[in-house]
Amino acid sequence: MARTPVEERRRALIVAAFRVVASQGLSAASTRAIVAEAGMSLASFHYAFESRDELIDLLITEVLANEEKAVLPAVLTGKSLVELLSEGLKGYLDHLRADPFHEQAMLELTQYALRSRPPLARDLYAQYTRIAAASLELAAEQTGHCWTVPLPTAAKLLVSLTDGLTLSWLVDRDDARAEEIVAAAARAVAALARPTPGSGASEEPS
Amino acid sequence: MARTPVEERRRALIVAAFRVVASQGLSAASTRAIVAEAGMSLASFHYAFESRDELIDLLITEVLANEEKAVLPAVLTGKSLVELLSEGLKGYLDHLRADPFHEQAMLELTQYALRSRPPLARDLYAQYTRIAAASLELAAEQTGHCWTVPLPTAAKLLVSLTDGLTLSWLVDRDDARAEEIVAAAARAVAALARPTPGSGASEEPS
DNA sequence: CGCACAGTGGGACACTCGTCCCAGTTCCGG
DNA sequence: CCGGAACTGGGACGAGTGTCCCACTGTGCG
Repeated sequence: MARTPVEERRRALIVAAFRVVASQGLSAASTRAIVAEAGMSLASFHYAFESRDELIDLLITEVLANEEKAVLPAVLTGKSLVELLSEGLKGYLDHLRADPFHEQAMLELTQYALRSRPPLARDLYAQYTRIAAASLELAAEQTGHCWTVPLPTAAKLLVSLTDGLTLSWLVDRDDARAEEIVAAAARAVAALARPTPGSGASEEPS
Repeated sequence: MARTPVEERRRALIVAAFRVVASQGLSAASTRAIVAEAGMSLASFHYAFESRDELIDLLITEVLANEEKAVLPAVLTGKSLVELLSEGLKGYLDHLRADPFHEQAMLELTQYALRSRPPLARDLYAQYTRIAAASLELAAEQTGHCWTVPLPTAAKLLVSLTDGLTLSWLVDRDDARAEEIVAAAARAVAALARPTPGSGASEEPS
């Protein structure tokens, strides 16, 4: 019978829901499909949650909060800006390839939020932008560069780029092509920075 | 009673279906919602189509084919590469702002196709890439540049960028910010080209 | 003028959905 | 040991879904 406290059950249901969304899509994430994935009965669902909507909301916020760690690369010193950017994007690509359905589910949840919980979607993107900004600032600092566009702008550009890259890879799953795009993207973004004068950092080879 | 031939009815149902998807999302595009939007009865639906799935499939292919014209900018001579790219992206942004739900619907259909009709999604993106490649090639030619990465790579990068831009604008609908991103993106992409030696084109001001 | 047939309307089917209820079971404090 | 509360299982309800069927109406051809 497996008696478990409500809070634990809520968590189990949320992760089960995410698994269903990832493997079959949001529209297939019915209460019955979720409890089946979690191995419990329908009554437990409405004992733990008021409604399916509440679960979905929590699923989005939860997943949103856990996304933070994903992209930040292990920054190494002694690399050029292009290399740093390239490796950061490459890291994200690896993360995407390791669990494509995870990112696909994120996209699906974002789109759902876009329609029915716009503030949630905004929060999600604000968070992405914050991470991107931090990464960009760090990378520039490490290599003695400064950005020639406002940091938030560059950050949003980077977020857009990763989003687009995600969609692109999900569509044709061409790893080689994806790495070429990443390399090009890194060079393109790096072009928005210039060496800080007098910082002693090496210039970009032209 | 309004008797209309099947083919016309099919077309009417497809555009009605797209309107429903755009305004309420794919999951709300039930047979009943679609026929209501088209102002006909349920029986007419299954007289014109075998099933809802057939309609959705046709909706995707149809909409896919009509997307071609959207982005190609009215290329003007006597502009720099950055300006050309910037105006092209700006044109897309205007198109997006003019009818946000159209692009949101496209995204939703893409994601649906990604899950249940992968080849369709691939076709769609191949088409996007073709358009992007043509635009990039034209722009470089007009301004006496050549790309330092393979054209298909640059094209896919551009597609990724517009996709990401779309999502980004849909999420926070900040026009000013979007234009800044577009400007930055144009500069970044332009950095992937260099002036063709001996073509007499003006160099980029550094 | 009739008649076959393309096209139409409304109702019906089987199914899935979210939600709820209620009779049970297990646990914990007294 | 026992009573109440936390938790569970299964079945039920009404609404919405895709699909189908059948009686009906026009239209065009013989």
